[in-house]
Amino acid sequence: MENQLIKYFQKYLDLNQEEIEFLIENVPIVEVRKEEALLKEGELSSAFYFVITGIIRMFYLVDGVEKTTFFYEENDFVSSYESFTKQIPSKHYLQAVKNSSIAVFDIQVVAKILKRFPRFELLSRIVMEKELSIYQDMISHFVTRNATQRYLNLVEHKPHLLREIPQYDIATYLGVSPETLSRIRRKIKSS
Amino acid sequence: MENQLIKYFQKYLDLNQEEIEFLIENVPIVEVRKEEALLKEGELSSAFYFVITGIIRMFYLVDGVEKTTFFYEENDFVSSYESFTKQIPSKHYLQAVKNSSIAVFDIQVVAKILKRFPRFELLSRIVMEKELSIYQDMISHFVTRNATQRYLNLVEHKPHLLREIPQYDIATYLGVSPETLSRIRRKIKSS
DNA sequence: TTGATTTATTGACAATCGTCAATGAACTTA
DNA sequence: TAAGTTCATTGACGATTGTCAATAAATCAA
Repeated sequence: MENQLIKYFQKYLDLNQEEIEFLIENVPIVEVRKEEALLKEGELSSAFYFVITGIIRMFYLVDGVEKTTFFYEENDFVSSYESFTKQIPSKHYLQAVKNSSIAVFDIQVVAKILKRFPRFELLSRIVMEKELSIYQDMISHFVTRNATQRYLNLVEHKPHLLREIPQYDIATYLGVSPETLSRIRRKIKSS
Repeated sequence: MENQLIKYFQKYLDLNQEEIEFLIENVPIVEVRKEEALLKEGELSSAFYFVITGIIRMFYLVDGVEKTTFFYEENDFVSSYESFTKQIPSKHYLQAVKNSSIAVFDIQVVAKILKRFPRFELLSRIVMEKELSIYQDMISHFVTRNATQRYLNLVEHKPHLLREIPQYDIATYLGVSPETLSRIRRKIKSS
């Protein structure tokens, strides 16, 4: 399992033995059970994560209702950037949708990695560029498409999420209520 | 004007003379007139930008209507990440809201900078972390707040944008029609 | 300053969406 | 299997929003 992370990194950088060993020693893999939290509102984020298997959901708690903003899957990096980089209390929760295997990059470890192996900066740049591209796309979807179109986009590009995640979480992720999503689905079927 | 970019970088990295000269020589400052485009839909993004003065608007063209997704201001980096990093046609436009002074980081120049001064990777990481934090926040606003709340947030945090930008662009940025924003404003006044 | 153009507001109406409550379906657990 | 729990669907209704058209206000250019 560990080497899935290494494998991912190797796509962009030819790691040497020293680097690989350092990663294996300093980046633990933890098993997170369904519903378990990696980060809660108000906590300082002390790490970012890499999803080896499973799904991590990011959400906000608004008036007692969980509003999902993102699903992180296999080979995705997960971070509450504001809390992690500024070391301020997190506004969101990170929670496992199902039992997941997660690589934990502690903030101290990250500093050590970057100090000892500066070329890892390249990796973080690549990872972040990817993420920025995804977020820009996501924001554009909110501004340019209605809920039905956003749902159809999900059906087309991430059908597995629809199988693994309760519909009420998909609904808030699309920015609508669960009832509205249910009606959107009915309308699509009948057309 | 050039040294505003240098000054920004100096906040994070103590640049030496060689680095400063390299930047001055290789990162031109261009004057962009109001309404002028830095990037159009369908084009390959060959550069990213740094706003020295002015405002750059990012938008999509949907059924003939411009849907704004972002306003970049002084000291902001501007990039269509997908087009720039993957070198594929851009989905969005980048256009000056008013006459602006823009530093242009050509893709070739960026490669040269990073090769010659690897510690600039650190800078790109810091810039991107900031941006990711902003985008995460923005997505959360779409999911957790209604249009009125998003408008009030703008009034509180970016009042200058409301003075400089036509209301119909603010409207699509908030994800509503210009008429709806007008009514939101009336409602707020009367309360 | 005046006229032309652009931008913002308002009204009317239809479409969409959120909320609350009830029902039905699916999944758990004993 | 049966009962309990969670999740998805549906109906009713009110609130919000989009659209189209008209008007008012603001901006720009001659």
